[in-house]
Amino acid sequence: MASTPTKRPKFRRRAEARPDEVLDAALDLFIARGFAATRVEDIARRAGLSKGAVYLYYPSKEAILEALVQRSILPIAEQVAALGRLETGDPKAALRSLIDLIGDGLAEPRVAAIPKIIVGEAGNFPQLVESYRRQVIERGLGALTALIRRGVELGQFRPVDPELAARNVVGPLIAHLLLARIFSIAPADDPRARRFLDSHLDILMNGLAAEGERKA
Amino acid sequence: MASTPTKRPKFRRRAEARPDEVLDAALDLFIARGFAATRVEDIARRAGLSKGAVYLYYPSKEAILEALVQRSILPIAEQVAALGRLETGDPKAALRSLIDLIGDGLAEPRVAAIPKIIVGEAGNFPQLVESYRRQVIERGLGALTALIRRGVELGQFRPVDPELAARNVVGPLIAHLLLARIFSIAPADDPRARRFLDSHLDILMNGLAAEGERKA
Amino acid sequence: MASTPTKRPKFRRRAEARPDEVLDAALDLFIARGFAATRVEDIARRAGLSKGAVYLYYPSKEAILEALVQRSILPIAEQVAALGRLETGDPKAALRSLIDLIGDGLAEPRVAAIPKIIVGEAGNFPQLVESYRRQVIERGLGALTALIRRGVELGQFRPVDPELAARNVVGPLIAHLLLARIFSIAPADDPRARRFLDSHLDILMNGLAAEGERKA
Amino acid sequence: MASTPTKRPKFRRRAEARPDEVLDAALDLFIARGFAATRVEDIARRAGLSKGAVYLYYPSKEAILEALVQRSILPIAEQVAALGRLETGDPKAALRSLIDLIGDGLAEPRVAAIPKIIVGEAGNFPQLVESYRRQVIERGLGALTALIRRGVELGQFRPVDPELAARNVVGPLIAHLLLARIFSIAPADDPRARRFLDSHLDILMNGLAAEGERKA
DNA sequence: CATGAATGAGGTTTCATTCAT
DNA sequence: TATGAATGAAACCTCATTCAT
Repeated sequence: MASTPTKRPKFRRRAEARPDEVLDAALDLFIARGFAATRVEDIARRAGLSKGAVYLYYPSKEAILEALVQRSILPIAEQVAALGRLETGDPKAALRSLIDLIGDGLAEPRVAAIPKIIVGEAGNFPQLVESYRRQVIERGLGALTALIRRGVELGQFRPVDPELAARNVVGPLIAHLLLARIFSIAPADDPRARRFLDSHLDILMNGLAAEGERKA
Repeated sequence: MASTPTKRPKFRRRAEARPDEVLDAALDLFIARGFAATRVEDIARRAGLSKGAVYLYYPSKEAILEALVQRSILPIAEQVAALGRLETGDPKAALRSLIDLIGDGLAEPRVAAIPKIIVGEAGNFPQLVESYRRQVIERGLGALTALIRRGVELGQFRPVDPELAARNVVGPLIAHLLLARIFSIAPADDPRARRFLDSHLDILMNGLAAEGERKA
Repeated sequence: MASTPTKRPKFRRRAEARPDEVLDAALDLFIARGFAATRVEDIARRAGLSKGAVYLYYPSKEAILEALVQRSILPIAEQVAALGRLETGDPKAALRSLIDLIGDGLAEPRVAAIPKIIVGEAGNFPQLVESYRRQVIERGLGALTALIRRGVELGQFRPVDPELAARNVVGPLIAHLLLARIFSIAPADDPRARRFLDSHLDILMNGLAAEGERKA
Repeated sequence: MASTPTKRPKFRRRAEARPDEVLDAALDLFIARGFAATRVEDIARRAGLSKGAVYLYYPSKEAILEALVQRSILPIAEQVAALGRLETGDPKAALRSLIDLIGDGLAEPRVAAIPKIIVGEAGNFPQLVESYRRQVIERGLGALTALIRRGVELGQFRPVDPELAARNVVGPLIAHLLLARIFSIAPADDPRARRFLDSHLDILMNGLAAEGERKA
C-alpha cells in the first residue's frame, strides 16, 4: 500500500483485512456519534473504500454493529478464562491481579467502547444486549463472585455477600470507563488513571479484609 | 376514557403542563430507543397531542433533548445544596445519608435516565455534556470530595486521596444505574437494590474508616 | 383547483381523491415503463404531489401495484355479475352482448392495462397473479363456459367443448388487447376496433352455430 | 461433477457456445423476473461464468436483451418463409398446417417467451418492439392474410375481411401463449393443449367455411 | 480470456419541519 | 391554539459497469 509511491490504486484486491478495517472505522464513528447518527458512507470513507464496498463485507449496517460486538467479545472471553485460573491462588492477590487486568482491558479503547455503544442501543437491539450479557457480564461477574466467595470462606475477607460485593468491585471501574472520557473527568492517558486504580484497590482491600488481615 | 369528561378533558385550555408532558414522553422514548431513533410523531402521540403542536412548545427535536436535560438538572442542584449542608455534620453519618440520598435519586427513573441518554448522545451534543458536567458532576463530586477530605482531616477516614475516593463512592452507584436495567442484573423494584446499597456502604465504610473507627 | 386563478397552492388539504390520483399516475407509468423501471418520484410528480406524500397513502411501491390491481378487479366483478344475468336469456344473443361488453371493457384503457402489467410482473408478485386469476379469469371464463354449454344443450351451438370454446371466444379479444397498442396494430380510437369485434363475432357465430341455426 | 472432466470441463477454450449460453440464461431469468429485476450477476451465474465475462460477449445488459430478440426472430423468419410456400396450395389445408405450425412454435418455450418479454418492456425499448413488429408480426400476419384472401377468392371461405380474420385466427393462440402459463390455465405439458388447438381449428373452419364447404 | 472486488449513480423509504386551515 | 397533509433532504441499499490481476 505505502510501498507504491506512484499513486493510490483505485482498486485494491483481496485485502483480507478489509472486514476488520470496516469494523474499526465503524467503531470509531459509533463511539463518536452513535449508531443511528453514523452514515454507512462515513464508515466507508474512514475505512478507505466506497459505500458499496462495505456491503460486500456486511449485508447491512446492523450487521456491522453485530460483528463489532462479536469481535469484542472474543478477547474478553479469554480474559475470563484467565480469571478462572486466578481462582486457585490466593484470593487477595487474585483480586489485585484481576483489577489490574480489568483496568488494562478497559484502558484499551477498542474494547472499552463496546459497552458504551450497547448501553446506547440497548432498546433497539435487544439480542445484542443479551449476547453481551451472557458472554461477558454473566461470566465475568460469576468468576469474580466465586473469587470473593473463596476469600470469605478462607477467612481473608469479611463475611460480605459475594454477589453484591462483586458489583462493588467492578462498579467504579465501569463507571470510570463510561463516564471518564465523556465528562472529561480524566483523559485517557492520564497518569491519574493508575492512581485511580490504586485508590480503588486500597479502599476495597481495606473494606473487604477481615480483622487480622488488614494492612496498616 | 372519553366518556369521563371529568378526568381527562378533550379540550384543555391553556394546559400549562403540556411542555412537561412532552418532555415526559420524549424521555420515555429516548430511553427506550435513543434520540435518533425516536420520531417526533411518537413523542407527540405519547404526549397526547399532534405532531405540529410539539413545535408550539419546542422549536426542534434537539431543543426537547436540551430541555429534558435542563429539567433534570434542577432537582439535582437542590440535592447538591443539601449535600453542602451535610458537610457541617459528622462525616461518617453524612456519607451514609449521602449514599442513601443518591440511592433514592437514582431510583427515580425520570432522573436516573438522563445520564444514560447523555452517554449515548455525548458525541452529537457536546454542549449538553458540558452543561451536565458543570452543573451536576462537578458540583456533586466536589461536595463529596470535600466531605471525604473533612473525614480524613478529622481522623475518621484513613488518609485516602479524597478526589479519587469520591469516585470510588459513586462509581458502583452509577454503574448499577447504567447497567442494571439494561443487562437485567436487577429488576427495577428488586428488594436487592436496597441490599446492594447496604453492601456498598458496608464495604466502603470499612475501607475508608481509620483504625480505631472501625465497626466490629 | 382551477377555480383559484391566483397561484397553485403549495398545500392541498384532505383531497379525498389523492389515493386514486396516485393509482392513476402509477398505472400510466407502469404501462409505459413497467413496474421496476418506474420511480416513485415519477409517480408522485405525475400525480401532482411530492415523493414523500405518496407514502402517506401507500406504504410501499409494491402496495401501489397491489391497490391498482384490486381497484381494477372491482368493476370487472360487476361485469361478471352482469354475465350471470345474461345466462338466462338466449345463448346466441347473450354471447353477442357479452362480446360487446368485453369489447367495451377492454376499450377502457385503465381496466385493460392491468392484465398487461400482471403479465410482466407475474414472476415477481405471484400473489397478484393468483388473486387476479381467482377473481377475474376464473369467474369470467366460468360464466362464459356455462353460457356456451347451455347453447350446446339447447341445440343452438354445435357440440363443441364449452371450456375450450370459451377460450376461442376471448382469445382474440385478449390478444388484441395485449398486442394492438404495443405493435401499433391499431390505435386506441381506431374505428377498425369496432370492425374487428364484428369480424370476430361473425366468424365465431358461424363457427359455433348448429346446422340449421346459421345465418346466410 | 467437477470430477468428471469429460462432461463439463472447467476450462473450456474458445467456447463458441458461450454467447448463446448467456442468452439462454438471460432468457430464463427475463421470463421469470422481467428485465429490470434480473441482475447481470444472476445471468452470469446461471450461464456458468463470471459477471465480468458476460461483458466480454455483450457490452451491456440491454445488448443481451437485443441479441435475445434477434436470435428468436431468425427461426420465425424461416417459418414465415415456409408460410409463403403454403400459399400456393389448398387454402383450407394450408390454414390447418399453419395453425399446427404456430402451435408447435408457441409450444417451444424459448421462442414463445420472447413476445411476453417484449410486451413487458415495450415502453422502455421501442426499437425492439419495432424490429419485432416488422420482422415477425407484420410478415406473419401478412402471409396469413394473403392465405385467407385466397381462400375467399377461391370461394372456400365466406367473404370475410382477410386482415381482421387473420387476427381471429392467431388471437386465441397468442392469448393462450401469453396467459396459459401465468394463470395456470393449462400446465405446459397438458394434453389439453392439443385439444385446444383442435377446438380452435374446428370452430375456425366452421366459421370461415363457405356454405357448401362445411364439414358435417 | 477470465475473475470478482470495487465503484458510484440512483432508487426506495424515512422523518424533521412547515404551513394552510 | 391545534392539526396533520405535505415537503424534501438525506439515509440505506442495489447493481450495472469497470479494471487490476
